[in-house]
Amino acid sequence: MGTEGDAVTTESREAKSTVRRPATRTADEAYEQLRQAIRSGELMPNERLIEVELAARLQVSRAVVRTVLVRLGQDGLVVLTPNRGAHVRLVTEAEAVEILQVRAVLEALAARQAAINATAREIGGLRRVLNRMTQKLEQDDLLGYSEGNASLHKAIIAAARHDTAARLISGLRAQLVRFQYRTILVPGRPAQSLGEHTDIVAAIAARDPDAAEAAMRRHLGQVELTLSNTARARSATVNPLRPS
Amino acid sequence: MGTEGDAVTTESREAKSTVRRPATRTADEAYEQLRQAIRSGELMPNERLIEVELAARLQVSRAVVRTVLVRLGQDGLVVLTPNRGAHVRLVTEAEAVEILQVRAVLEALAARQAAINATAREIGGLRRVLNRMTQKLEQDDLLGYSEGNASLHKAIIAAARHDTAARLISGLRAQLVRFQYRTILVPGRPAQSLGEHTDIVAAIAARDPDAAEAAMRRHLGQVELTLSNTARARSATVNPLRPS
DNA sequence: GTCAGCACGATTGTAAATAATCTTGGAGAC
DNA sequence: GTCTCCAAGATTATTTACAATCGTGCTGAC
Repeated sequence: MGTEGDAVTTESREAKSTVRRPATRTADEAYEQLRQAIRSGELMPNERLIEVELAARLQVSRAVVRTVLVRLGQDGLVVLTPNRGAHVRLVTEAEAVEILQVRAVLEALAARQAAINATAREIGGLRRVLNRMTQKLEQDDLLGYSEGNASLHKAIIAAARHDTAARLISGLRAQLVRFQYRTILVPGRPAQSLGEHTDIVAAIAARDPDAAEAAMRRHLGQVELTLSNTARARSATVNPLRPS
Repeated sequence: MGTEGDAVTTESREAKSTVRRPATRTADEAYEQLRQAIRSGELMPNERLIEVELAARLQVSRAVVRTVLVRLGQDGLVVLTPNRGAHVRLVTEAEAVEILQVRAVLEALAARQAAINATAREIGGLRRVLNRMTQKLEQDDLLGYSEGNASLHKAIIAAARHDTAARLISGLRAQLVRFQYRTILVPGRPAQSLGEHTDIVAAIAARDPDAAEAAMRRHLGQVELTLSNTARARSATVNPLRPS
């Protein structure tokens, strides 16, 4: 599964000295590393993040850990409670729906821009990813399909050339880890999903911004709907105090 | 001009002890204060932010200043360059257009949600603000109109009950200080703007989500267009190496 | 047996000191 | 005169130590 996170903030001043960057490098690395750990689910929601432990784990000083936590707090991945430290933020299902709604309009914007700005080469790339997804689905490889899904969205955003949207989307995606594989497991959903993606790519390839935007909205609207439904189903089976 | 910023991050743990909160309070206050200083234009773009100066100005320790800068860096208001400190971020006109595009789709989402979720009381409030804007415009009070404009957008977002969108919009708005009053100065623009706002409020009052979303998009689309035009006009008069 | 109060360990928050880095200005070579 | 090199000042980065706070488990009164 591709990385997908962005460092962005500290205005990556890399590339120059090919060999050493003792301090700054590690700070950004630590940020990426921790962010990734949260995204991958390695650090569970509500898990307490103790500064000295993280310092040991990431091989950096406590001060660095502190600024990393502040950054992650600022983009909503952890919550910092005064005098009581940092916890991995648990996003509720209601919040997940909100986030998906925002992602929907942002990625729709990205799709629109992609239809305008994508190079022929990039469109070829989109088609290739789509083909791969089709194959994976035929092989009932849901995990592979899911990875293709992520790649496709990523490629569309890259083709859009819209840094602002890209940055925000990346931030939102990170918060949805917990729900990552939920919709794809709904019977019939993968086939439907593939169709939606096909529409999106077709619209971009046809250089039709309106259609691309609409297709992307339709797609993420379906995801939202599916998610709400599974959420409802869950609460219906879990909430009622289990009969003795 | 109303505040409009959100603290959000440190999970405001206020309300309890009515009198003192020596530490944490000041940290968040400092963040808000500096943020406000940037938003208000008091701190100019590209201005260098020296830690000890800010520490003196905000009456906090240098360590606090540091975390405040990290937070502001994370939400794109300042850029932090390793070993060279923090500067107020200058957003170019191209970036401003990007930001406006994103704001457009997000506020359109907010308008949609407002059409669904607004209380009767809130709709009354929207109407009242709109009336005030009309009056200000009749009096050629552009500044007053501009304030009303901000209030209206804020009220719509509040009525939408969509924390995720609200948070992101607030972050984006903060970056557009430099362009705040540019469009409203274009001849004929204020009257046009008022009409657009009227449409938005009407759609929300009619509880028509699609219309509300469309109206808001139309509105911010116009703002974007106007901004691009003034940008082009400017570069046409400024760029060409001035004739000797 | 339960609960208030308290002391201890663990953790976070703040401050100060030191190290590293950048910027600036000038001295000297050519 | 201009350029390179170097040193001093300014600023940021990191470490360290210390203070404040929270959570927990124990003691003892009722």
